[in-house]
Amino acid sequence: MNPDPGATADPLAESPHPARRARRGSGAVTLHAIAKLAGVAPITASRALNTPDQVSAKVLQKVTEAVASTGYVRNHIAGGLASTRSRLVAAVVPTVAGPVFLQTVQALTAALAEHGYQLMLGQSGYVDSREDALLDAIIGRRPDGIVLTGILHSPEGRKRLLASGIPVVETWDFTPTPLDMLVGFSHEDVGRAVANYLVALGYRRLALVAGDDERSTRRLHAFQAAAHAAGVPPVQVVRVPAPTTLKSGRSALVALLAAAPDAAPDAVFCSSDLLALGVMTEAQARGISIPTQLAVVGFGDIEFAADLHPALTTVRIDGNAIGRQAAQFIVDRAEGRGVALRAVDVGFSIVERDSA
Amino acid sequence: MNPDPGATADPLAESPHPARRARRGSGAVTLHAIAKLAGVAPITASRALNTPDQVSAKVLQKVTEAVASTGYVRNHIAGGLASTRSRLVAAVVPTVAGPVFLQTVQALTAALAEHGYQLMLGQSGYVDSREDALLDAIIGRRPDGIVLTGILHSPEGRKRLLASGIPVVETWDFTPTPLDMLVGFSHEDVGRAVANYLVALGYRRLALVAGDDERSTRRLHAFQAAAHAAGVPPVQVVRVPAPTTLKSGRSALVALLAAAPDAAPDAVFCSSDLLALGVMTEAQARGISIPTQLAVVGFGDIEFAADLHPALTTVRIDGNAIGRQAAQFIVDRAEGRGVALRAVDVGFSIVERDSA
DNA sequence: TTCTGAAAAGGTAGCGCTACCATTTACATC
DNA sequence: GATGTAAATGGTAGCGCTACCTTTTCAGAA
Repeated sequence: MNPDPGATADPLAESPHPARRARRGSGAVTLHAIAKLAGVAPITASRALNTPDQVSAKVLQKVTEAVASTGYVRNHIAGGLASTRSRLVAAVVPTVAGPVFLQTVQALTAALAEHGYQLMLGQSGYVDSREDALLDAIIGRRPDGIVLTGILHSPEGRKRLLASGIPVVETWDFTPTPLDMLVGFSHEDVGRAVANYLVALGYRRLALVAGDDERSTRRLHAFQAAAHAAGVPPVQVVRVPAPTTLKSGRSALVALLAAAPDAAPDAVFCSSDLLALGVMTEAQARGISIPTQLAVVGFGDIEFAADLHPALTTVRIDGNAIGRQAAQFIVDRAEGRGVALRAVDVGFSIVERDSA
Repeated sequence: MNPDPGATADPLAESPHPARRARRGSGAVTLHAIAKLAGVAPITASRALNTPDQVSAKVLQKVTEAVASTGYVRNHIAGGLASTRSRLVAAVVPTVAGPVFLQTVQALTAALAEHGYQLMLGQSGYVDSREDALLDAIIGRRPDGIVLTGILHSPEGRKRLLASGIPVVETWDFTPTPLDMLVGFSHEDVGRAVANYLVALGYRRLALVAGDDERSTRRLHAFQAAAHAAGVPPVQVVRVPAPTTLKSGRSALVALLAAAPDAAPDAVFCSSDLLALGVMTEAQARGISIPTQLAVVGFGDIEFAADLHPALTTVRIDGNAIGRQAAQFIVDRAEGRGVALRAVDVGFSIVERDSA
């Protein structure tokens, strides 16, 4: 550590009796030390900590005391190697900076913690290139499960995941071809439902502001199809780059207004609440009244959607439920319990408030 | 070495000497297999992967080929046990659901990934009780570093952390008594600066809406002191529970207005941008014009602050820089490089926009 | 050629824990 | 008391990797 021996002794006899220093290990208290202190075998101490009901009260107490007196903290790294169970779960999100998956990550973290698992976070970004490296980094840690939020782009990545044999839960979507387990909802259904909802309210000149990611695109297509089926004029569409922002919401409305000065839309479905807030902000800045002149529907039911003025009508996804269910899937698998059903549709709901 | 003679000899003698099935291990490709394939010793294969420049080009190529052909992924759990370096870094946040620390977590995750480290996420919640359990869970994974965002409540927890010997970076604050390393800024300075800024703009009836967490309190006190020093009337204060929300911002403004119907404040400093958005929303709903009738200053410079209407004047903290610097500190420590300075003040700035 | 010394490769021995069995003890039953 | 069964405990042997050291290789120098 300190390269300079300091003001101590004779620089000649630096090492009194030679070599063989064997500086290894962390120096921390080990389970063996606990066992010795408690007067039991290491394996018994291990059981006292992991499966206390398999151990006599006397032993349990002695071990507990030894732990308390030494401040021992078990080494999960070693335990994980021996048991091939790391009690680590990886979550992959495009980015934590966006508000979309936060609830899911939070619920996931909390639910896993309750079962003694810890979450590892990986950001795939919106570029494919880093994804493979990320996957390697994750698999290298031998997590007991992987939760994917947002799409996994590369087929190569899918192959590696499958080959690793690690349980995988895909979330926030409902594909017919899941990798392994699945917790989500149908984006097509959302698009359809919102279109029908707006048409039922009497809106005719529908518009759509959508991020350029794959899920938004699927909502978009379903929305268009449903609108068409309802006999409404073609839907005006503005695409914005993902991740979506308030700013792109504002410019989207500008674009919408500029594109059809004669026939401005009377309702717009935004692919995120932030986008919707942007549209509302721009509308307010231009004196466009909501919902009288323009109805706005968001997606996500962000925490503050209900408290906006006007309160935002939006599509609510229960991100908490997704996180909890994903955790349940993985814990069940890890504990060797068979998972009866491997796909859960958490559905969605249109929360009717004041903006549409 | 290999208990099973392979496809070579006599199929009769399937198990030359009996039982001993030892069904253990993951069954995945190991480094030993790679080494055998490449025709080198395991330790050499290890070097080829970890320190490629210590190995001849020929060996490197053979190992690389073996890895590619088998789909080998190194086992960091085993490596971590042997080297006492897990290449895991833990981050503790009150909750990931709030927008405050997200940028920091994102930058941290990204910066760590570049160096081959992975982030473990822990949520301390806003209750002390779970903190100790969380700390145990974290220390048990033997991370190479711990990044704390938001305060660590219990003294017991501080003691455990210290005892673990794991490098710790505290962030988003600048205390005179850091646990270990520190990246942040002075909340007192922020409070002072904003008060002086508002007074300089000519506002006299100052108000403050603050979360009931410790940092907000320190900003509050400094704000009050500076306002007092500037000879301005006493600051009207509304406390709201942490985590702060848009909704509490709205009710805070209601409370502010009700408390002094005769002398409504002309400027309000909010302890988060979300709170500020709430105040602005309520003001808009009541036809109070911003900043003419009421100036609003936020804290955090949330991503969309600039795009609100009116654009929000706020205090900008470089959460990215905090995350990057924290990662740097920890990586430096982990690689054995001495960290010259152990505390970095990233400062803050008041971003003047239209709301004040 | 022999010697030198660095670079490259290998051997050995764990890291701290738990799976897998074998053994011992406790206690009810015959 | 002998016996059987279950509960509690212990011994052994790794999990897959790397630290630490020794040995080999192979330039270039003497």
